[in-house]
Parts: sequence; C-alpha cells; structure tokens
Amino acid sequence: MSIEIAAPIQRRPLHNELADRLRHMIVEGELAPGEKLAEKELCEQFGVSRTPLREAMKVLATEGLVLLTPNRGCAVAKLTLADLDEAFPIMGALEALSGELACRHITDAEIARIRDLHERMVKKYEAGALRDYFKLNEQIHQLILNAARNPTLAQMQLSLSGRVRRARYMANMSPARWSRAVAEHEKILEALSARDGKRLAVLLKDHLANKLQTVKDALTE
Amino acid sequence: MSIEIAAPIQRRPLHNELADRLRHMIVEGELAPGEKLAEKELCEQFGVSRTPLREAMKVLATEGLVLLTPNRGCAVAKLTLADLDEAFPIMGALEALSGELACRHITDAEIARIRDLHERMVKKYEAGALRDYFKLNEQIHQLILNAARNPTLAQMQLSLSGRVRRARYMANMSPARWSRAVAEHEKILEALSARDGKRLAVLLKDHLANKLQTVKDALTE
DNA sequence: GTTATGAATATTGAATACAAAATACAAGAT
DNA sequence: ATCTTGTATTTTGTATTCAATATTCATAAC
Repeated sequence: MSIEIAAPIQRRPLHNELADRLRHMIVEGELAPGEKLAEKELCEQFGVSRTPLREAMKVLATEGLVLLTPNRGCAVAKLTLADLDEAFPIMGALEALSGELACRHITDAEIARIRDLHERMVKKYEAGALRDYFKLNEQIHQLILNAARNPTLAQMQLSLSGRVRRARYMANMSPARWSRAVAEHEKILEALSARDGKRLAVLLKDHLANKLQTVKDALTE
Repeated sequence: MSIEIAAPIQRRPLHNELADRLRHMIVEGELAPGEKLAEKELCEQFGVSRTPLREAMKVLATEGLVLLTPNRGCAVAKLTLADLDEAFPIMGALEALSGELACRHITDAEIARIRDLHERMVKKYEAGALRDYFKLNEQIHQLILNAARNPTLAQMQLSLSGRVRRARYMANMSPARWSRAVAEHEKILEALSARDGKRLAVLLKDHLANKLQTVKDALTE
C-alpha cells in the first residue's frame, strides 16, 4: 500500500466557480460599478445555464457586491461616498482588534516575514512603484490579520476590503499622504515587534482613518 | 387628483421570503444546529420548487447560518465554542464603535427612549422575568446601533448576533452574572447620557466580553 | 413635436426535466 | 458473520421550459 495520498480530484459546483470569478471581476474593477449584469449575456460568456449563475448572484448580493432588484435584474453595486464613510471606520475597528489579537499570538517567524515585506515595501515607495507598494501593503495587513487567529474576523475584513477596493484610490495618492502612510507603517511594525497590542490597535485604527481621507480626496477631485 | 399615495402592492421574490423564513427558524432555534436540510422536504413544507429554495440556501450559507457541502446537501451550521470565541470579540469591537458613533449622533429623544427601556428592563430584572429582560436588553443595544447612523455597521452586527443567538445562553444565567450585567447597563446609560464616546466604547466592549464568559459557562456545564 | 397608448420583444422568476453523484441495500465472496 | 461489490434509489447539480413582468418601439392623439 502506498504512503502517498492521492490528491483529491477537484470538482466544484458551477455556482461556486461563478461566484469566485464574478467577485474577482467586480473587485478588480473589470466590471464597473453600476454596470448592468444581464443574465443571458453572462451565461453565454461563461457557457453555463442561468440556474447556477443566479445562485452565484444571490451570494454576491449578500456580500454587497451586487444589487438585485426584483424583476429588473442585477447590477454591480455602486460605491458611494457614504459607503466609504461607513466601511472605513468598521475596517478600522476590525483592524484594531486584529492588531490586538495578533500581538498575543504572532510568532517571531511571522514578525520576521512582515519585517521583510515591510522593507521591500519601503523600497517600492522610494522607487515610486505604487502598484508594487500597494501589493506589499496588502500582504502585510493580510499577515497581521492571519496572526490574529480569528478566521471569522479575517473573513469579515476581507469582505469589507473587497467592497471598498473598487474605489481604486491608490492610483492618485499625493506624495505627502504616501510618505505619511509609510511612516505609519514604520510605527505599526515597531508596535508589532514589541507586541504592544493596545498601541498597535490605535495605530491601525488611525492608519485606516487616514486611508479614508486619502480615498475621499482622490474621489472628490 | 388624490394627495394620498397608494401603497405599492407587495410582491417579493420567493427566494427572499424563503431566506427570511429559514433565517428566522435557524436563529430562533426551531431548526437545530447540525440538522440536515433536505431540499425535497423543505420544498413540500413551503410549497415551492427547488429553484428558489436553493437560491435562499446560498444566501444563508454566505451569512454563515448554513453549511453547504457539494453533492451532499445542506445542514444548519453548528455553533462551536471556537465560533463564540471568534464572534464575541468582533461584536465587542463593533459595539464599541457603534457606541462611539452613537454619542456623536444620538438625539435627546433617543436617549430618553433608551432610558425608558432601561428602566423597564431593570424592573424585569427585579421581577426575575428573564425572557422579558432579554427582549428589552436587545432593544437597547439595537437603538444604540441605530444611533450610530451606520447601516453597514448595523447590518454586520445584526448578522453576527443572529449567528450566536442560537446559543440560547440567557436561559441559564447565574444571579451573580445577571446582577453584574444590569450594573454594566447602568453605566452604559450614564456614558451615553453624557455622550462620552470613549467611555461608552470601553463599557460596551467589556460588556460583550462578560457576555461571552456567561455563554461559555452556560455551555460547558 | 410631444406625450400617451398598446403591441411586440426581451428579461426575469419559478417549475420542471434531465444528468450526475451519493447513499442504501442486497447478493456474493471470504 | 463480516466485508466487498454491484445495483437500485435518492438526492443534488444543471439545463430547459413555461409564466410573469418589464422594456422597447411603433402608432396615434393632441
């Protein structure tokens, strides 16, 4: 008998696959906010029937990415300023909590990993590579979230950041704000290294509040 | 021409109605955690076809009330101790935030309303009417949440409390814990009246932490 | 020209039909 | 008797069909 464990054959329901694909398309901005999503069209595009597509839509609607209006179809949810004003304080509170929890649970190896990402992120900042900076930034926040050891929290945070991500605000962040964000990250790393949960919570909350201001500035111009 | 506006004829999709009904049944404990939900059976019970039922299930699964396993159906999500340990700190953080926001926005009339509920709640405590106490308690928290003027926050909080509500822990709250909870509510009302956001945030967070302990005590006996 | 009306068309909602997978069960092998 | 193995049944996943509603567009009235 073999010791090897055969990898299970990957088979998943169409509605899952569809929900993932559509979620990705919405979050990444491939489908514009407000865009009408006609069932027939999407079915042809994905080569599936309406049943699994409609099931996927219900999921996305529950996640707040899509708006279903009875008898008149489905549209990508718009992102209003009010939405951002609502979402960011929540994200701030959740990040603050995850910071506190992370300080209790994080290992030295995880901190080292974050420090590594942080240093690479700073280099991207110095090089003015905003796209790469943003990516590393996200990874750092993700690792802190993982260190909190609270999957429910991680999932909620992920869901919220998916919603606001579409704002695509980073594209026009002012030099002043960018430099400030980097400075904040420096302090975040410090607090995390010292495992100072209270301080990290405050830093992350403020960091998110500033991010909201950045987004709003970008959107109102 | 009449000034009266005719009430719109209420027509809603079956999947909405089904999701609401099933959600209620799960949250109120009419469907036990872990219970298998066979499509055929539910369809007959509600007198609908499988299509809208399945759509409703996708919604409930996204909300975390139900667990879908590919090709082998649907079951009411179980509530583990780990789930509670995850959910309560999040609820604490969200309540803290809503407390802070509420202090900024709440009107005198709203505070008066809460004070009224609070006093009635205390009377129920003195009378040992736990069921009524619990109901008023919920209403107070709900009003604070509304006063925060953040629908996204309210919705997330509602969703989380729906999940943990099934624990039905209040049924066996010790006299000591109950008295403590009432004392906490007294201070919560004070802070709210003084519109002391920071203090209210701390009180609500601690209140939730204590609630978690109550639940865990009730479940482990 | 603009607005109102109604038929034709398209789209969504729900039920049914069909396909694929899982479960239950019986017969045979060990 | 227990464990396989194969078959029947049930259940789930997806496609298709039918029905209800909304939209479009042409026509007519003003």
